[in-house]
Amino acid sequence: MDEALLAQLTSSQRKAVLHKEGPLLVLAGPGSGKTRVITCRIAALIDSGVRPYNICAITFTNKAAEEMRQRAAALGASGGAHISTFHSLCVRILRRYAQAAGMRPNFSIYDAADQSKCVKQAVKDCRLDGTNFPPARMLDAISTLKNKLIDAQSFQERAEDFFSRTLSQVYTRYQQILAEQNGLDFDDLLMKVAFLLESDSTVCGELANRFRFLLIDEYQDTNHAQYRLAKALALSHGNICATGDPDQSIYRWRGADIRNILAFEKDWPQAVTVKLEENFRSTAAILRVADSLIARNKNRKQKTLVAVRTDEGRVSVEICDDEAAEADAVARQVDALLGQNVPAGQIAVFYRVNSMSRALEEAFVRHRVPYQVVRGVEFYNRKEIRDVLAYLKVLANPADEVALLRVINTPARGIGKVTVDRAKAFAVEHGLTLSEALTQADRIGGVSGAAKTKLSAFARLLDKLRQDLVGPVAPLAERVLAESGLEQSFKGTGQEGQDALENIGELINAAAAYDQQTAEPSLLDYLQQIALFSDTDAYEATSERAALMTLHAAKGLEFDHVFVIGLEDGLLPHERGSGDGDELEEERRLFFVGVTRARTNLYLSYARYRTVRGQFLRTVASPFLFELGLDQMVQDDEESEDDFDAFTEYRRTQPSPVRPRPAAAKPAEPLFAPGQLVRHKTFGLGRVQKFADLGANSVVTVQFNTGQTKSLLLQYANLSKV
DNA sequence: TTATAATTACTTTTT
DNA sequence: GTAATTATAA
Repeated sequence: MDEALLAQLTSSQRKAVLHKEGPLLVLAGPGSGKTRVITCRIAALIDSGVRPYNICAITFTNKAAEEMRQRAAALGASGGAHISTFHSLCVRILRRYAQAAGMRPNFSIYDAADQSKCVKQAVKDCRLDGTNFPPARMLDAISTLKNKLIDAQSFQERAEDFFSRTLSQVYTRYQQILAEQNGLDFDDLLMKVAFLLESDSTVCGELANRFRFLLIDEYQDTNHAQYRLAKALALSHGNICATGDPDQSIYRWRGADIRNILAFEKDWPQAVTVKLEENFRSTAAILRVADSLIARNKNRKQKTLVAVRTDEGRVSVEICDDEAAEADAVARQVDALLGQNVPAGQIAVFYRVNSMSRALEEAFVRHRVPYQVVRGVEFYNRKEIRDVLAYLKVLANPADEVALLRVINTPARGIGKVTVDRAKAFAVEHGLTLSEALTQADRIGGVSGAAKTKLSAFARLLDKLRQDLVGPVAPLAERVLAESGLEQSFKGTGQEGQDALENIGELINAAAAYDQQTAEPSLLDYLQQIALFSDTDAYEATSERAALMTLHAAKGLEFDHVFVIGLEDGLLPHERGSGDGDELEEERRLFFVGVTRARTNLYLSYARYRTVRGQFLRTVASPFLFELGLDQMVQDDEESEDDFDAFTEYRRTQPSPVRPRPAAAKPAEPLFAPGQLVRHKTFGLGRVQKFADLGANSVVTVQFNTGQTKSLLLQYANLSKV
């Protein structure tokens, strides 16, 4: 370990780096040099004789993993250490120990869309009404169960009330469907591995022996499955280092359990805890508001952010008329910064929901400000991309029926719904997968001769494509494009088809890049990797473009100039995340994460009116704005305000004047817009679906939380808005 | 079977 | 307001 490097660290950082054996908890505030500590720790371990091969570092995203690999390599700790996400690690383990886990290694990973198809099928198979048991709700519940490591069988044993028993049926059937198709969803990856480690001492022993030093970053956002998995891996040697910040836990809705980090010392009694409270990133002005904000959370351990930087930055609040004006103000301010030679890559705009990027993009285009929307998975959600990938998935995993059904008539080759249904029935009857059924199409009953020919032809196409599956992926994708007829079908369809082909070209480029970077490229590995891509993975840090992203995607990043827009009640905090106190605290942490990404200046804004689901509505300023303690700030900043005309200071004592509504405002809004939450004396809470404005005879259709939908006469219903 | 029209559901964050 | 599913006609 480089002495000079060690000398640069603070004493607590050094303590964390040099504590090599046994459990270690690093409670690291934002901007405390946590990443540096982890990479130095890896280097120090290797330096003291630990083989890189025995080190396993777990990060939150693939992007973070890649960065850590590079940083470690820069410290001379190159190669050999396993650095990846929990999910990627699980894929590797499941491929290696497929048999022990009771599966085949060429499994498909099902994303939200695939899951939705399967759960719909499951609901149908259980003969349930899709309206009373919405697939999305079922899927959510199943995911929660899996994150708690409750499998279908043990849930069945404990399901008592009607809803649970129904859910249990769907869960069981859903798992069957996945198993038949050799498919796993995201939660399965974790659950399977956790169970495997806990039940198979041979496998667990082998892996614990391989990964003798475990480092887990962003520990505050691990869920119960990840917690159990990590514990099982580290149990024998106790070399587990967890780093994180309870104040930055923002994935509770996804099963993250903040108690994992809070109880680390109980789980590992010999644990050494190191606190990193100094902040090297942000100016004092930013840390003051961040501190003031997060102090409002009741359920937290007291911690202060200690500023190391001595220069003053600026926090400002702009109040705009509507979202277009807000976007315009942001674009103008960014443009001004670019004029002051600030690199565009040092500017970021954060928002609560993805849909808010649209207004920003329009404004940025208008002002000719270079930008990138950090939304990597969007590309993989395009129809044509999903089509090509579905072909590849069927090739790698013939049992993957979701993928097969997607491509069987894409492009249209005369295989319609009826034919597909018959083929499915035939497969079920003979205990075959759909893929296998196609190879003996001529035996399928009730299908016309012409249809049989088409099915056989399709089966032969797959067979032909499958003949040469080994090796690089890009040539394979090209063959699929040409031989499936996709290319041909896009060629006659004008601009749209042209765009689609270009996108597919991009996909092939990406595959070629994978082929080059990977020692032993294989279709299976490629598919399993891209299934785990995240939005942040698409972020190009070196880019000369301003970054636009959600607050969630902002985790782990930092910029000189940070904009957080839409500081309105119901948006940030989001209305669906302000139910109970815990949810509100998570929204506050989310905003805290956004605020603490800023190095020098922070620009906050909100719009008095915002179009929400097509409705132009008056907004209310976010309560979080009042929690920043800006009173003080306004006084501090007042003298040097001159060059800052675009951003007016927010004053708590002086409520914003109510301006007349802009001309663009729509005529009077209906009393109850669809989507409005309402309360009824007997039916309780519900959401308005339809509102027929007929004066005194207006009819409101409300879906109540009990599941039933009622049409009520407004004058008698006595509904109150919530 | 396929293309178009009509209806209906879904609108938070994501590995 | 949009996307996706479903009904209908060609």
